[in-house]
Amino acid sequence: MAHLLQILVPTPAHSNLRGPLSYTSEEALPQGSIVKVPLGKREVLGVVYGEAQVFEPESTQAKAYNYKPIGAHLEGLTPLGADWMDLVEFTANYYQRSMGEVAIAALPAPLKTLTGAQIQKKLKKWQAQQTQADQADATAKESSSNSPAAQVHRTLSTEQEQALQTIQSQEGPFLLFGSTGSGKTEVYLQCIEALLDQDPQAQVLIMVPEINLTPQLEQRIRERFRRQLRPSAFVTLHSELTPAQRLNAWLAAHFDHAQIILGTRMSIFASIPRLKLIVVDEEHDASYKQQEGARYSARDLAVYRASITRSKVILGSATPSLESWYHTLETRPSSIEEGPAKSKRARYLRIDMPSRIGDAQLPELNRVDMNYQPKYTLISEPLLKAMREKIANNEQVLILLNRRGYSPVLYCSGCGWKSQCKHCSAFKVFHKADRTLRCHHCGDTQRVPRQCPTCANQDINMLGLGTERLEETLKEALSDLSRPGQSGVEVLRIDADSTKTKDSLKNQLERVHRGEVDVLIGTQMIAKGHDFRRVTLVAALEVDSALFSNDFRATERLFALLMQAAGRSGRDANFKRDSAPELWVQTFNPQHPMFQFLKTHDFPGFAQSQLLERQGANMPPFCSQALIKAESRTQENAQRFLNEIKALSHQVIVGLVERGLLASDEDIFIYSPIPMSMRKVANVERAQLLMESKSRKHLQLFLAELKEVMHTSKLNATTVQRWVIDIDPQSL
DNA sequence: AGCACGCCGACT
DNA sequence: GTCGGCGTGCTC
Repeated sequence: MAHLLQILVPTPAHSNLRGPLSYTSEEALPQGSIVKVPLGKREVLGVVYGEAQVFEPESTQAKAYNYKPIGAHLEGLTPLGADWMDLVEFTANYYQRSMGEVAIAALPAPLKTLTGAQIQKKLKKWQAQQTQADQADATAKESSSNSPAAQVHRTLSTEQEQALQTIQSQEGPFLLFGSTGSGKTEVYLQCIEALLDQDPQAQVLIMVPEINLTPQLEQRIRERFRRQLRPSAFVTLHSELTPAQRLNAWLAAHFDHAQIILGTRMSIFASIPRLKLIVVDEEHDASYKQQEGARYSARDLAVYRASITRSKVILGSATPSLESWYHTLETRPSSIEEGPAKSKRARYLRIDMPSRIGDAQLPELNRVDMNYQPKYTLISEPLLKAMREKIANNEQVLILLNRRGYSPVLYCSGCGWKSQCKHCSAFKVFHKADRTLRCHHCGDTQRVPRQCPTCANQDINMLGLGTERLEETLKEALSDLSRPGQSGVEVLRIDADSTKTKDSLKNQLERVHRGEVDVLIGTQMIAKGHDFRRVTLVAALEVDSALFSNDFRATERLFALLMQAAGRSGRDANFKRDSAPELWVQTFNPQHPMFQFLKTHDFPGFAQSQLLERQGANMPPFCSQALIKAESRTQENAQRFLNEIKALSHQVIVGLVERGLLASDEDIFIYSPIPMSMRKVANVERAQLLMESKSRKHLQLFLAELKEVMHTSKLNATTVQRWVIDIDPQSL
């Protein structure tokens, strides 16, 4: 008997084919079955959605559509679970994409590119390998059981012990708020250990912002569970794997051979049938937000996935996102319009681990008021002096400067010419190493001019400081210094320019770890994750722009960065040093309230002050936002398109109010189109339209309706090259 | 999104 | 006379 199947196929949300498509099939395949289906001239991957219906060829539907039969059924793959389907559906609805797009994007590439027959072959091979691995595992286990019981008893701090107990006895979600060095990782590992003891079949997902920044975590997990798990029970899942590796890891999770899956944001969509625990490490990190396609937040989806699978979820951070922090407040400040604060039960359970392990100290903050330094000072005297002391003491110094190149702008004092990029609303950056002017946005590169291009003035000035120049300046300023047992002072710069070649980042980091480097200069990439044990001084330069940015999250991000950077220093409690660790900041605004909280390492205080500010200005997390971004040849066209959307939005809102779906037309607020902060990139003008609502539900309802109306109405989208919708944008 | 069809400019 | 630009339209 023939059946009709609903199949999710990779079609975008704004095409005519949004929902699942129907195909005929002899077999009534269950939901989650993976198939190949014809779509136009090509064959695409599809996932069966819902229950099969009996096919009635005489029905009007069947006559209208002339349903095609499915192609290959990938029988070797067990169907994807109901919870996976639920996650896909939720994601598609919440982020305004089609289910098919989300579902297929979540599956490993070889399933898409290979033919059905090729996949079946690969699966057979994989299964054979798996049997081999099992045998290898068995022998490994045997030999390890012969060796003396190496059950290491790790002593936990009281805080860690309590954290563990709370996680085991409560439901969560948990926000593990632990300062750097407080041993959060150990808590995760103990949770996993206990879970696997209790349920040897359980699967765990651990998410990290970027896998290459935490190679030591991978090692640590592998070592740790060597005895408890088969060696092949640990896999990593991230975008740097080859397609074949990714397929293997995906299959391992899908067939529940893999019990610990360590991955980046994409791993939230892995098929993990026996999922029992999700850990989101550094939950505040911006890389959890996908920036193309369905712009999902893997952290938010982790919380959702945990709720539908009844798994526990631990969000960990020393500087949680204000959203997560807000969810831990017992009585969340309610909006001003709503009147007095209502008492609400906290959504997340917060677990505090304020102490650092051992006697590792938190650094002391030193602010250098650049208003009192000579004009154009790059590195102030007091900072330089402090650095020299540390180096002479055989300690390491880390300097953060978030700007690559030698000088961010060239400037002619004669006519006022600046090194503006012709294609972008940005300046070209002077790179001394290869004597070029480079645009960091479109990549356009030219030789650095010997004289001013407009007035031929020979006297071209450099404005501002980049990492290259900092490196040069410091090498010079420290050239007279030598440290015990070494010849000169070793200064190393790590940024995107110095790490272009394969393994160069790894090699440079190893040099730092081996202690060959006295001064490490770098962009944000060195602030994350790395454990530089002998660092006792961390300095951040040029931080002021973040304090007065148009993006209301800039201060939050800077605070997190500085706290994280501070955490790099003084980590090694055993390292004998004569002086306390120090955090230095050069700023023109030393009075900024943020520094008060930084000085006392007071994240709760900072969060509280930020939340009050956000509440007063009615910003997230006190409202939900969506951003529509448009790209066009001209700014005018981009904005015209967004203005059409704005007009359409008002119609939609009125309609929703009339239908009683929205309480009032003030439920949703539509701003006016404005140029994006990077207004032009590679000759493309960009504009954005912000929409917000007190109610996340209402905003979602509105957006779904707007999408529908945009689809049916003839929106003049031809003047616009591209447009995207970003739900919960993390930068404005 | 792909991929086709389809109608107007510079090349063998 | 053909190759190829990307505008419009369709895919169960």
